[in-house]
Amino acid sequence: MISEQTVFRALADPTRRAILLQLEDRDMTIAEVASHFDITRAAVKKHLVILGEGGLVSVTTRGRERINHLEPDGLKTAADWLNHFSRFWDDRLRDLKRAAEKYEENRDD
Amino acid sequence: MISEQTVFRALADPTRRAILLQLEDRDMTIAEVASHFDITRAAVKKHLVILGEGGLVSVTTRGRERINHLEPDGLKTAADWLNHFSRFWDDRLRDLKRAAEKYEENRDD
DNA sequence: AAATAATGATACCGTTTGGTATCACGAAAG
DNA sequence: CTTTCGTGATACCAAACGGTATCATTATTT
Repeated sequence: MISEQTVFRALADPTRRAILLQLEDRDMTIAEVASHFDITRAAVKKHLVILGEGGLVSVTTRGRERINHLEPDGLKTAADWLNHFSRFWDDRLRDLKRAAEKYEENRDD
Repeated sequence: MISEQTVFRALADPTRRAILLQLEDRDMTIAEVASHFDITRAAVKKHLVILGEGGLVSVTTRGRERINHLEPDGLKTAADWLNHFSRFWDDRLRDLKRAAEKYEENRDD
């Protein structure tokens, strides 16, 4: 199951977040992903497993290759949790907008 | 400094995310926060330090008490990173909307 | 001034984490 | 069929993590 926890856990590591950005451009085999980092293929594999547990990456087999795809659903899970707080910065934006309008009304040009 | 890493690191623990939800309702002392969890005050303090490093919580001193406040700026940092992918689910939403409109156009009522 | 209440600081402990090295396995190419 | 290429799996290691226990510090209360 894809819990909120597995998603945030997956996002906690900088290498894993970088992998997600890589997979945004195109699907990649494990070796391809690993070529962008200075760690072993085995380490990358582990990261991909954790990303998979978070529902952030899916895998399809093609011959002896394993193609990794970005899976945005999990990302949405985390985004939803964070956007639960969005009223804070949205409010500030709205206040700023209102202040700017007030300024436009009252300035003497 | 508040790096992307310190934010995601702070969000990776379920207790810390729960603390953020608590502080959304009202500001709290450390003891108050701790009263909602089954761990020691010292453990809660550690979590609050990590949340502080992520810029998610700020502290003001009032006498011998330390009031902890939710600080949404750090949350926005994480939200921004995630919303960088939002075109994926936004696209899907837009496609769904378009499909619904097409259905409205062509159905014979 | 003494007692108490809220917090800070440190040392310590078991588990998890991110990493490597190594070997086993299935698919494809010669 | 043998080789080799991409991968899976396991054991192992140092460091980080989440937690407790304990003691020091500071502010209030009586």
